[in-house]
Amino acid sequence: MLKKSMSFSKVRNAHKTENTEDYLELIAELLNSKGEARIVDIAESLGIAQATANKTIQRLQTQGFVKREPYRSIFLTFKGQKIASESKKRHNIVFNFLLNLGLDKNTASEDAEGIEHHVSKKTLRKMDNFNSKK
Amino acid sequence: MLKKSMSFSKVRNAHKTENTEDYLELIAELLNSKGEARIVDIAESLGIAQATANKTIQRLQTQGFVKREPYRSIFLTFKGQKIASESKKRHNIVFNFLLNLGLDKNTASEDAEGIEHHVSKKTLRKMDNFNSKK
DNA sequence: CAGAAAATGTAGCCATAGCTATATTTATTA
DNA sequence: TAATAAATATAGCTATGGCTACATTTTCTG
Ligand SMILES: [Mn+2]
Ligand SMILES: [Mn+2]
Ligand SMILES: [Mn+2]
Ligand SMILES: [Mn+2]
Repeated sequence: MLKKSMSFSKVRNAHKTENTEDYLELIAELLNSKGEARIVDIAESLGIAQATANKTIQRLQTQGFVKREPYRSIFLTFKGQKIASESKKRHNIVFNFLLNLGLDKNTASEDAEGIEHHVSKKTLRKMDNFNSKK
Repeated sequence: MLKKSMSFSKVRNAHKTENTEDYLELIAELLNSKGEARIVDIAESLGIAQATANKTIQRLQTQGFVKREPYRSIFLTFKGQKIASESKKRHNIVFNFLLNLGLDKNTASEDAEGIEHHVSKKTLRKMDNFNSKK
């Protein structure tokens, strides 16, 4: 049996990356739907202040997930795209799983946004199987 | 349909309380199994430095979840007990649900530790039903 | 095209949760 | 019981992600 502390440290680890994942997934969506991802739209979608979005985008830029010129909209690097598409795939599996469990769209949507970051590959596979059999 | 930002703000909200929930649940376990909850054991169980555990316990104390005398072990207030027992109940439902989904104990244990904080009452009920029918 | 509005950026604040190093207190044991 | 070990506490640092207020730049519009 694994050490108890392992579970907690995995959760802490997930929390380090989840904001990044949500940002990148969202930027990809905005690029897809509107052709560009702007700070205003990111802030509005996440329900946070524009200054907060701007600061986080700065971090994502220095970490190489995102590119931008001053006062211009935001684009994903290759590294950023990869995480965005993986996150989107995972998000959809979790969302559909919750629907298949019998939940309404709103609840499935809300819960998926948090659960997605704490689902291991094994669990994701079980959810995907469950979705297929429904 | 709900606003997209609602999901994100609920997740942010969950993250404000989840460390508290894990601490209180753990303290209850330690009180139950060892008769007392000490900083060393909390730090060891969570896999963090003792100084970090001590600081968080200070916050829990000022927030009224926990009582302690200097250099002595930690006890739950009534407010703290309530959250501990609710958290434990919820944790067990999620853990058993993952087992019933077909996961091994280690994976179920690891994923439950994160997922538990992002499961609404509605979703929890669905999981509980699923457990009953298995 | 000038002025107003909108978007972006910066500064400075707060809270949380990590860490290491060190001080203090309590507990063990020789 | 005195010395040592263990546990607790404190100080000071980092990183993250919130916020408001304000500065700057871009965009819109009359
Ligand atoms: Mn999410
Ligand atoms: Mn997502
Ligand atoms: Mn947990
Ligand atoms: Mn989480």
